[in-house]
Amino acid sequence: MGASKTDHFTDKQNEIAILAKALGHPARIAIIEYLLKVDTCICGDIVNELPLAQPTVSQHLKELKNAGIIKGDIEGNTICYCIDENVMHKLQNYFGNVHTKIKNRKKNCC
Amino acid sequence: MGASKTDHFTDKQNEIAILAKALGHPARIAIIEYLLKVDTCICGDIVNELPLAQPTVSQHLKELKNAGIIKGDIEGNTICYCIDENVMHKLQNYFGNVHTKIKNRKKNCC
DNA sequence: TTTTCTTATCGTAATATTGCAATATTAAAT
DNA sequence: ATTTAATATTGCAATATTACGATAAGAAAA
Repeated sequence: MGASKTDHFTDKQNEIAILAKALGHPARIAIIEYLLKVDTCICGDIVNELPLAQPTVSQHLKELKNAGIIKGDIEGNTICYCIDENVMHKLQNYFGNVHTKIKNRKKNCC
Repeated sequence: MGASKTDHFTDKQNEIAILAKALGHPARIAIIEYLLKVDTCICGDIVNELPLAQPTVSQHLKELKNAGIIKGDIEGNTICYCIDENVMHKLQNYFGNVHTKIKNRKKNCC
């Protein structure tokens, strides 16, 4: 097939999976890290920072936006992108929760 | 193409992307959550817990294992799978770091 | 040893992703 | 109005992913 059976899983599971999937590419991680580095939202020079052609970068930005990881507003002939704080908090919490539960696991075998 | 240009990004970026990608499917999130729920490593009944055929589940387990998210040991005719604590800690730290940096962002615009 | 039970692998079809050239769009600058 | 400068979209080729039926492999039980 190639398509996920999203309707068989919980909303929360799908939500985390969508976020993780969007971050599942080094170019998109690099975009996030660049946004952190410049410490602002204005980022018209993101294409020059990545070893990818402009349409490819644009596509990655679109995927990050679709997943809700970055927000973008039109501002003249440049776009203002920035990371959604809530999403990152959500991911931190989720994996923190998983980590804590594993640490407190009763029966270990591996 | 279809293949990522992994060699153009840093090891750290690729590492996080590989982990995120492996978690980028609701079935694999469901597997992680099931492993947490049973609070142990032995998990021979994972197929019955998921709305997917046995070969599909096996394939998802393999991907989680390849990414280093779960570890598995053969134990008779069943497999003993469990979540790697370090990986979850790594993800928590990574997203926690991103979140903190965004919170302390000087110039906000979105 | 044959059956049974469980997980892995193979093969394959349907769909998704990745990447980029070409082109479109949009708004500021001239 | 035309040029310029930036991002978005389209179209397409190469590859990856997802899912599952069929089958294999392995060990325990009969």
